[in-house]
Amino acid sequence: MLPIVKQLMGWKKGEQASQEEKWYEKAIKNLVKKLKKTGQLEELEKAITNQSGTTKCITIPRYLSFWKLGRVFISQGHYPVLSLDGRLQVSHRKGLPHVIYCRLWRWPDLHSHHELRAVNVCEFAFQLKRDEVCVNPYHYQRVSVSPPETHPHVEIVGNSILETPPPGYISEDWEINKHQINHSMALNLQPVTYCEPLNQHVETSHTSQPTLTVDGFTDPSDSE
Amino acid sequence: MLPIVKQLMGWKKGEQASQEEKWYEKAIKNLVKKLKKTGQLEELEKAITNQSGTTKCITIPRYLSFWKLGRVFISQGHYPVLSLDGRLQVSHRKGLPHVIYCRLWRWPDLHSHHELRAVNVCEFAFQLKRDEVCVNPYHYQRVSVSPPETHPHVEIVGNSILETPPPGYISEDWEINKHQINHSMALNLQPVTYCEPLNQHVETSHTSQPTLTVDGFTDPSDSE
DNA sequence: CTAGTCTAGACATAG
DNA sequence: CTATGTCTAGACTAG
Ligand SMILES: [Zn+2]
Ligand SMILES: [Zn+2]
Repeated sequence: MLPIVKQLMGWKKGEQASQEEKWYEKAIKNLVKKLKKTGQLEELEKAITNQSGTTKCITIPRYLSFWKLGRVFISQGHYPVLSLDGRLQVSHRKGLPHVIYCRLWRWPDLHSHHELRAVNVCEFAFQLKRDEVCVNPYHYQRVSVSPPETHPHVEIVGNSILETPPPGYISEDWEINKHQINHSMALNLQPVTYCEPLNQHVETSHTSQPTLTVDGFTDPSDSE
Repeated sequence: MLPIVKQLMGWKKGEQASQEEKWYEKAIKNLVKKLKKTGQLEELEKAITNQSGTTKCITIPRYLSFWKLGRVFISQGHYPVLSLDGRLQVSHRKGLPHVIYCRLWRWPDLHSHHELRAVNVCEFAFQLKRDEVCVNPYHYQRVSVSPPETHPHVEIVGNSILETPPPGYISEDWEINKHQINHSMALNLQPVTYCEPLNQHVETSHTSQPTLTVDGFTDPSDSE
């Protein structure tokens, strides 16, 4: 096992025993692997060992990278179903990444993401719904659950998916689609494009372009 | 548990006991679920209960449906890595689907897919590498392993991916890309399009189109 | 919404 | 190279 994992494990808050310990070790291993790729491991070590909020954002991808270019999805059912809830899975358990790592290094009794609020300097806070999520435990504050306060952060409305449709794809229909997506998804923006061909069963080849539908609405310009 | 699963389980070959039994039950459940969607369940019941090779092909998708339209892939490493080996996973075990169901209903001691050859009438034999795979156990014959014979089947060279690039996407570059794909993948056609932007690191938004590279070759027309 | 299960695809690694 | 096993995001499902 990597010494850095051992070291970071030493800063874990809460009881030192049980099955939990093993699971958190895997959670750290998972994180370390990702941060190594992006060269952010040193910043994590700095944040944890100094317990310092003056560290930079430490981010992991919110979802698989190919979603960033927009994914064409053929619905298998009657309507497109979307998950992409941002949960991380470690071993057989799922949870929101910032919650997992805040629980690990700061508040073992943390109940849910509602108890977390990002500090102002955090550019990739979970709530911002950007392509990357900050998991720096010192970029979050614990707050009491009940009152629906106004957020210090402004929601980033345009994300990279809505800003950059797949090049050349959809083209002039994009504006319509975007509105339909924004309408149907309301405030719960999901960075995915659904394009559901009418014809979805076993077909090995066809030359005509499938009719595009987004979120159940058929694009009226199918006679193009 | 569904009666049809129970019924099909009754036709299982081999020992009636042990852990295997439970796993094969799950394998049947998995298959039944898929065939219900496509209306092929009756044909399976007919094939199994009559032990008849005169039944039609019974197919399941080889891979997730969104691959059929071509997937844009952002490599996380230095080059694209491709799996898509066609294996089915049931519970925690993986195997080739036609092998699994042939073992279940015909030859419990079947060693590998090398021992299987599709009958001539089978249009979706595993070896054809089409989008759907036939899992009708009576569409396969068991053969001895050693001699490298000529196949009765001709490989289908064009598959739906190579025939239908993502509409509007890549367009005039497609011919070039297709050749590069065919060249690089030789006879081991894989129905996937790789498009690797030069710029792959954490980027939240950019307006310029990424330069396309396929299989390591940079598209020279990036100054468009 | 929250919380769980299942598995294809990604990855790792042995032969 | 093929074969085989592990891990998990996304798909699905149920309360
Ligand atoms: Zn941050
Ligand atoms: Zn067949």
